[in-house]
Amino acid sequence: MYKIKETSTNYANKQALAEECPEVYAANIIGGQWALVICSWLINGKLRFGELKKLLPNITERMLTLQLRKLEENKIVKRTVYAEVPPRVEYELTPIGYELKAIIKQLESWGEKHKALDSASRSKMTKTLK
Amino acid sequence: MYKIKETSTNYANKQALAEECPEVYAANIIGGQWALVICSWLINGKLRFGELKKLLPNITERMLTLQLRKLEENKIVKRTVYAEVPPRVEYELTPIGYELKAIIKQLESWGEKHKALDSASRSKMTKTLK
DNA sequence: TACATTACTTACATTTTTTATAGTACCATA
DNA sequence: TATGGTACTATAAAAAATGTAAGTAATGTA
Repeated sequence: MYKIKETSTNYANKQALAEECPEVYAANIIGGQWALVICSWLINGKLRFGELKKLLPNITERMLTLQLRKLEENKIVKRTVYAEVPPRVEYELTPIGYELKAIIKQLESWGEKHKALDSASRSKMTKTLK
Repeated sequence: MYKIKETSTNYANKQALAEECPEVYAANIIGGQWALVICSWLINGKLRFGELKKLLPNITERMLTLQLRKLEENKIVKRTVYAEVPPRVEYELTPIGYELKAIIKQLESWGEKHKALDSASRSKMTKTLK
């Protein structure tokens, strides 16, 4: 875990922006390197820590933990611990977390579109440069 | 301007994720500290560098430049320089940039909703703790 | 008793992002 | 000749985010 410095300009700026702009507030919540992918997977149903890890082969356990904790703090995911050995912990989206579905879908289709545009312009450039 | 290190694990992870998940690809594009606010303002029409600066009182000129450059590279904004003295530079959304409008709106309303939930639960907590 | 399993934690290092501060070029006007 | 306005750069430093590597606890099974 790490602490952010509440006296920094960065912190002040983030707070101010988040207060004024709900878009930014929202973006801060879903904006870690892995947060969106985690949510995407969880949209399909609950998953255990280890299952998520397998689905995201390059994530480190530390990062997965951190992101899940942040999502939990922000009430995007719910964490359920079963008192077993070895431990079993399940993660699932909360109602408000599940409501990200529409946003994720839109981001997806916008992303696809942008990617297409981008590769189109790149191949045009290649042609031009020949 | 700053350079990212293309040999880092972080870079590799970002690339891989962006390839596989268009949501993440999209999130990377609109995901700088100030990118979304800038876009929100530009949705209402073109703005000059100095106007943007006034609208975002706490941004440094360097940050504004960096974010605009990134948005420009990603074809979200179009930059027009007028050959005058003192210089005049206008920024406006491209068509694909303008298509972020729907996403921003959704983020906004999700953000509002989340914020309401959050303050509700906090006041509940306060009551409980009394 | 030793080992495997699971979901972590901890200490530390590196990379990336953001901020701070002080310039620059250009020319019109005072 | 000095000043002012505009849109920037350059450089350094601070802060935040991510990654690396090595633990830990608990207990059922070999």
